[in-house]
Amino acid sequence: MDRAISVKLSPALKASCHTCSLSNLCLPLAVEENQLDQLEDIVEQGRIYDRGDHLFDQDTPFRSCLAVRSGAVKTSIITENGSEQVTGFFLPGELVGLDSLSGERYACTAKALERTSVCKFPIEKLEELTSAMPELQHHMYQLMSREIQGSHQLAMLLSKNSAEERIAALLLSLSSRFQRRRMSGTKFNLPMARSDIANFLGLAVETVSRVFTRFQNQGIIRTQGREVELLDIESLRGVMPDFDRQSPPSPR
Amino acid sequence: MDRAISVKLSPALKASCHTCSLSNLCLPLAVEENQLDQLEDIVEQGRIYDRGDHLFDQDTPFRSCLAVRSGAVKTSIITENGSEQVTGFFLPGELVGLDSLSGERYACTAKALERTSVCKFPIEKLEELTSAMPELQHHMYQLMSREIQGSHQLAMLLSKNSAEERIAALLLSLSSRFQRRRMSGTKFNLPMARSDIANFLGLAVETVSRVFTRFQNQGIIRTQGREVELLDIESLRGVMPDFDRQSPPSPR
DNA sequence: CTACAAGCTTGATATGAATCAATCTGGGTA
DNA sequence: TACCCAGATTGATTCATATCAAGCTTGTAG
Repeated sequence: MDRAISVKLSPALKASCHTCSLSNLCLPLAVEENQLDQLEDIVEQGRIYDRGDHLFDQDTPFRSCLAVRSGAVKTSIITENGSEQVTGFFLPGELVGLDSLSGERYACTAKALERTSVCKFPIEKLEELTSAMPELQHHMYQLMSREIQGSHQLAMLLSKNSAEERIAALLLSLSSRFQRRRMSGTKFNLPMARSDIANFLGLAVETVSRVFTRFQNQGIIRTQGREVELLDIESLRGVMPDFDRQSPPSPR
Repeated sequence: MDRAISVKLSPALKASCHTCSLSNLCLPLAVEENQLDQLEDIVEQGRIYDRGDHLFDQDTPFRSCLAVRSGAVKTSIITENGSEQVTGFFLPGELVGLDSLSGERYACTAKALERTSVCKFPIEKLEELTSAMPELQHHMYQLMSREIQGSHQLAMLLSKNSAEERIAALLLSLSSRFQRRRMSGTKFNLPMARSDIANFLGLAVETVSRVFTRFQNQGIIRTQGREVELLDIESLRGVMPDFDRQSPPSPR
């Protein structure tokens, strides 16, 4: 799959965590400068995926966790009868595949929502490295634990909150995650379709659409297709009084 | 908190993983016989909790993960405005607190549903040990990953399935978990109140009650208070066509 | 430039489960 | 023993959101 055409090309395939702009969000976060080489040694530069491409498929052999470098990814589970549940959206610096560490096969399918590049961390090598680097192990525990918390928040959202509250929570989560990535937290493009939002939040597409227009009429947001502007973040927080500012509904 | 009355008593406080009947479900599962001593060295025997006692409270300093020895535990998150979301039920051999590894404080409250005893794994020591024992580290990753998957299954259940389907899924999950513990998978006592079930599954208590009686009228189950007998497991699976036999909605 | 399809919005109606309101039951206790 | 109270059940009504059914927009391939 990777174009390992010649030995000469292979250095280009290696990612440089040293120079990566995401090093304060991604795994390097937990690694000392002088140990960063060890992390670089195990990272594989993944290919570029176009919108709609699958990064990996549910039930195929589990090889690597992926860190999003650029673009955006959605993960979803598909059941026997074909119904889909979107389980998360991932932005640059976030690690995809933590739910698959328990088996031989991927527990979900990961799909690029836009043109996306990734870094791959082969699981055996990653486990070896975390054994050797307690800090990194600790960080992995943290990431996984946060993903559990995120799922619990999502479950809470799904079982206790109205359509408006769920959508407000999602917008706020995206907002803070974009902001942490030094992008605007008030004006951004939704990487996902309305139907993905609906599926993720357990709503019908029509409901999502209606809530968006309702928010727009109330002057809380402005939307134009996938472009969103949060005009009144406080009102948005007001819609969703329970929203824990620290824990977005999907993993960071 | 622990009654460390005299030096003489302290050996009694130490758990013996060697002789524990849950060793094939709990952490010892991942540890070689000859290394079990190292695990025993870090385990603390917890006290006995009565029904309703808190094993730990949300936002208090995070010290240990707890393995249920006997009894049953429910975990829940409580938001500022006081609303509760039950996030899981834990049976003997299951590890409570994995969602709290990411912070200084417990992310949820754990409450004994009946008379319960536990083993405590202090987190610093556990991390040290998993660094030293790749097998154990691997197992921790597995457990956490499964908990993520479980949460995703729960989210799916909440967003896609009807009240009947959710309850069927819970009963089937409990059934298979009891069975793995060598108890009857067809006749057991629900450790939790109807209101806990309702909260966990995002339903009103009344709805839970109604579904139970409907199932009973259909001859699928028989209930008497908290006692449940699954009379027709196949029908129960039929109610819930999507139910993944391998992954119960709450962590194992 | 046009046309088509996919995605999005809007409106009308149906419905599953919440809510409100009693009543019942059983286990613990005075 | 009888009482009490929390938990559980049952019934009547309401409501938020799904579903069904058109239109509308937009990006893109020809």
